Amino acid sequence: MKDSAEVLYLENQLCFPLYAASRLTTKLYAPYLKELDITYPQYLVMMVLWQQDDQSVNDIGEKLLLETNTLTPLLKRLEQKNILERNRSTQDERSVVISLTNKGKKLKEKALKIPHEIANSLMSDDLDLERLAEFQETLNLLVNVLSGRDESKEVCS
Amino acid sequence: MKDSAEVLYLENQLCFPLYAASRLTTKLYAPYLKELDITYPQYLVMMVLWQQDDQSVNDIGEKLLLETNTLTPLLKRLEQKNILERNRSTQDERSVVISLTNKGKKLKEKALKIPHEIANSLMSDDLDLERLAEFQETLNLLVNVLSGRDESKEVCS
DNA sequence: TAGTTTTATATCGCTCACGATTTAATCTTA
DNA sequence: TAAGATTAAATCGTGAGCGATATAAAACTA
Repeated sequence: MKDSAEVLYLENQLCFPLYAASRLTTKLYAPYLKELDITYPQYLVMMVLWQQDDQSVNDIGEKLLLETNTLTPLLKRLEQKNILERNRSTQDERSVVISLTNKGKKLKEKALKIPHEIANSLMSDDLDLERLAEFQETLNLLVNVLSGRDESKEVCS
Repeated sequence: MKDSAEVLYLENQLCFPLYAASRLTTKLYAPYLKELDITYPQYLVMMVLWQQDDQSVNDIGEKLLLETNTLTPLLKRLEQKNILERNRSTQDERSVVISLTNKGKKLKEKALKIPHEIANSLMSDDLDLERLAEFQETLNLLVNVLSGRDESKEVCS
């Protein structure tokens, strides 16, 4: 018979490997991002801006599920590196519009090779492309459920 | 034809949802852990100690994949809460043995209900038990690959 | 056994993450 | 249009994470 405390064993938990995998993948990016002189959270912000320039702090926050108390100082650091600019919107003085500088736009070229390198690092005998694809799908479902933006529920409202 | 920059889109990445899911699950634990007056990383340390008491900082670090520069201050905080004790080993004066206090041992009873509550929160129409089980398996594989403790490779060495 | 290397922990500095609160601009509505 | 509510950023304080380095004990080795 099983010990009821087994639910508290690390290896029976879902959230610990999630936490560990997140930290380890961030470390995996580190050497590539060091060449761009940015951190992983900064890289996420850059990906949002490379896809669409001139977004407000809130726009970026909604995509990354981050609040302004995290983003504001992070964006200031990127501003100091001359990678982006922060300007109050003229339409709505409450908003701050984030825009890439030329330096920030050029970084995209360097970044283009990173996803492929990372994908290669993740691949192994036990983790093939198919398994990773399904994993990613479940992961996205999980994020949707946890962030309360589960679309399967929204259509019912 | 696809834009080659699509690899840099957030929704095509594996690591962003990993990062987001990890932060979101930590938030999911917050209200339960608030009752125990500990944080999520502190809860992980407690799980390691509930499973086996009297471990060195390194022992704990190996299980959680954390370095002493993270653990030392975290353990000091738990010591201040009278949840555990830190004592230099008499056998090896370099080691610090971490031992639960009575208060720390008692916390386990309160914590026992948490995993079930969390599992319920994660479950949804699209995320059933079976899918979560396979997800957890892949996640563990991923952690093993990333942490370099992939056993499928170790047996070949 | 003296000198070197390794190991365990701690310290430092920086960045992130986030709950709580503040400030200022905009919107609502009576 | 004045008063209250809402919204967008920013600020503050605390607790992680982690690269780099320091310190001291133990293990190794010539």
